[in-house]
Amino acid sequence: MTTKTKSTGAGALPLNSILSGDCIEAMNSLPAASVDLIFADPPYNLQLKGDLHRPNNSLVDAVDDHWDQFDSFKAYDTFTRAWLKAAQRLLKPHGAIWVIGSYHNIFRVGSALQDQGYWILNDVVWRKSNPMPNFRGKRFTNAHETMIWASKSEGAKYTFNYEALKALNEGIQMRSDWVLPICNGGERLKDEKGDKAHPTQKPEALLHRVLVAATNPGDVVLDPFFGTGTTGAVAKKLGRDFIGIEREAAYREIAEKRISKVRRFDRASLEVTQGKRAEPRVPFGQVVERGLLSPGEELTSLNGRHRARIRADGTLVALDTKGSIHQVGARLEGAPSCNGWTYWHFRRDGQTVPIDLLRQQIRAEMQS
Amino acid sequence: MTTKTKSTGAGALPLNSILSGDCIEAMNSLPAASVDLIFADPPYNLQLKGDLHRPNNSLVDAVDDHWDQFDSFKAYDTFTRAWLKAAQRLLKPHGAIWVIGSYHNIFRVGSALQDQGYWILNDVVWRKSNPMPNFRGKRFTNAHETMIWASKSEGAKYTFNYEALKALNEGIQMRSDWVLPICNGGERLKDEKGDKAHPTQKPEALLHRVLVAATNPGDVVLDPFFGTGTTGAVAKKLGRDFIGIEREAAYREIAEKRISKVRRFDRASLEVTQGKRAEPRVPFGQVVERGLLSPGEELTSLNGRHRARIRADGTLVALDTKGSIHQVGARLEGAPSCNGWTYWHFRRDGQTVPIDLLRQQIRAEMQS
DNA sequence: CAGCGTTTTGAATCCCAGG
DNA sequence: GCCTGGGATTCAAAACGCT
Repeated sequence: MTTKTKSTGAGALPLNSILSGDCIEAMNSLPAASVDLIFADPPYNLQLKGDLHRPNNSLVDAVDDHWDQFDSFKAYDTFTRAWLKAAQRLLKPHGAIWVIGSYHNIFRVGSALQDQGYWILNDVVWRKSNPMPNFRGKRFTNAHETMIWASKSEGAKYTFNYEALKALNEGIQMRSDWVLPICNGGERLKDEKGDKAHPTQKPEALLHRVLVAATNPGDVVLDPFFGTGTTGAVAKKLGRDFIGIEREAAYREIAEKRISKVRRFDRASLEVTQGKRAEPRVPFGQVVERGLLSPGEELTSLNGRHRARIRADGTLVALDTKGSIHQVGARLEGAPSCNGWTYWHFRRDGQTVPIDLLRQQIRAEMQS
Repeated sequence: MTTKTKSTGAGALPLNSILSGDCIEAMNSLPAASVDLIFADPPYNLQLKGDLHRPNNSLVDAVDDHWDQFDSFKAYDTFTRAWLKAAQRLLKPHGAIWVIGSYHNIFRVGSALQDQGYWILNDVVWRKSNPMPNFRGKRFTNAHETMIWASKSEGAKYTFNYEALKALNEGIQMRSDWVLPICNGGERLKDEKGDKAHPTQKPEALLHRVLVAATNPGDVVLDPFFGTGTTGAVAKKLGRDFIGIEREAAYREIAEKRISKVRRFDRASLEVTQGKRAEPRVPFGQVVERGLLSPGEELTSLNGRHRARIRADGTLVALDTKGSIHQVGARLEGAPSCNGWTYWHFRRDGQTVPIDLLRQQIRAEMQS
């Protein structure tokens, strides 16, 4: 693994390495506003009572590790708010955070995020295709976990590769529920005895989707509960820089070895489908300027109920209102907003077609 | 709609009717420990248009106010904790609550539930098969809502018709993620102008699954945010009694009319698959008493590796252990537990059959 | 090796009636 | 309340093992 540093105003950033020790202290040792994305898989605070056996009498290997033990919700909240505060300081103004959890802890995390001024963008449900069943038949199969995606503050800009996710989802807008298998098979790391190296290793596919959605190549991704380093492995594959923090030396060692074997995807496959947002912006005035439509021509609304006349400056005039194609459409419809490109239509060859056709024509011309 | 009352120690219960006014006051007017299930679809818009009071009880004038974020969460929490407390008082000791919400409010609700001593049993994700797309392409399609299912307190018994839900799911235990379409089409209530009568009408299919899972016929279901009465309509169909609380007269009126048209399913179709736990217990001693097996006869284990001899009191003796059919089986297998009924076999007509066959025979006789 | 049946395992707040 | 003990309870995928 090549460790590089990025110098910032406040100090150097230990890129592509794993810090040891308490995650709050480690985060506080790093310069403020230096990280693009934080992915956090904190302890869930499972409050398991006795043993649980499967119907065949085998014992379920539960998460009873010391790091998941808290005395009370209050203790868990204190811990949560402390690390979330340190995380918030680290984020660049346009940075974002993802936190994963279950019903045991996610409500505490979500409330803390909101209280501390983070702005929730989505909650995303990981629907497990192969969850552990409920063995006693007393509840529903616990078949999902919840991730919260939040920007650093209300109104902050954030990275979202909409079109890339849409492409990942076969051309349909990506939903807030993702179906992915749990991590097992060859991907699941084992110790010398052949037992799982970490009780809660996350699948790389999950991190892949998160990082493709919410970062760009070259971004810095921090994981304060690094574990066996899934975040780092996927970040490296995707050409993102990572910083891991992990308390347990055993996990750090496994993660180091794991990530050193990872090879970065080639640059071409990292290029992500470009969204319409990245396409050149075309003012309606250009349509008029180019003579694709002429001042004085009449447009009709999608529903045929409204008409407006084009003016030379690319604005529209309707019965008692005037303004941009979007503004006039919105006012006529009594709607808060309106996409004028698809709302307004004109006649061509006896057909009624949206003016967006003309924008596409312009963009095609701009490409060549 | 036939309104009946159930008298309790503390007063009468206005069954199958809709109470007006503030839900907290209305709940406090009802007798404690009188309700089996509460289904709540609270407002989640943080600009609550007068529903909210600040901690000092001053009314929040929302719409045009610039809302300080902290103030708004605090006010929402105050409101949430107040109605949850009133709800908890109403629940019978073995009662339970379901609350539905989105990421705007569900973390507040979940934390409040935990803080007030409710015990979360599952979070259930309603995955919408036909969600509203995200028009701006800035986030993931908000394709789900979250329900929290909680018992009144830790360790409390609760109703869960496991087998019925498993049957609903084609023989596989029901998961925590439910795929259901949003409410539209003929089910969606419209006003005179043809607009939707209520902004967040829930699909009856959702309530159907909740009530089948968590109540039995004759149970009392309370909905403190009744709206257009989906909970009441489904409760009536399913032969449960309901109590609705709704402050808006217009919604009450629509709900009354809606529910009056609903017909209860016939009693037979309300019956639901029962688990084996519901069957009467039969001590193995009865098998011996009735002469279906005799003292001295030998039983063999399921895997054929172990043998035991029956004693007159219905206990077994094996090589170096004695006790109940379950205890001896468990010890011989070195297992934490063992179902002796399916473990031990005897010979009949040249076949090796489990002694459970004899229990079934006794149960059949008990029926007639 | 292919094919097929058996065993293993995964973030789990997992029983309850009767004495 | 507490303690005892009967006896009910699992899905999907990978790994393993046998023919």
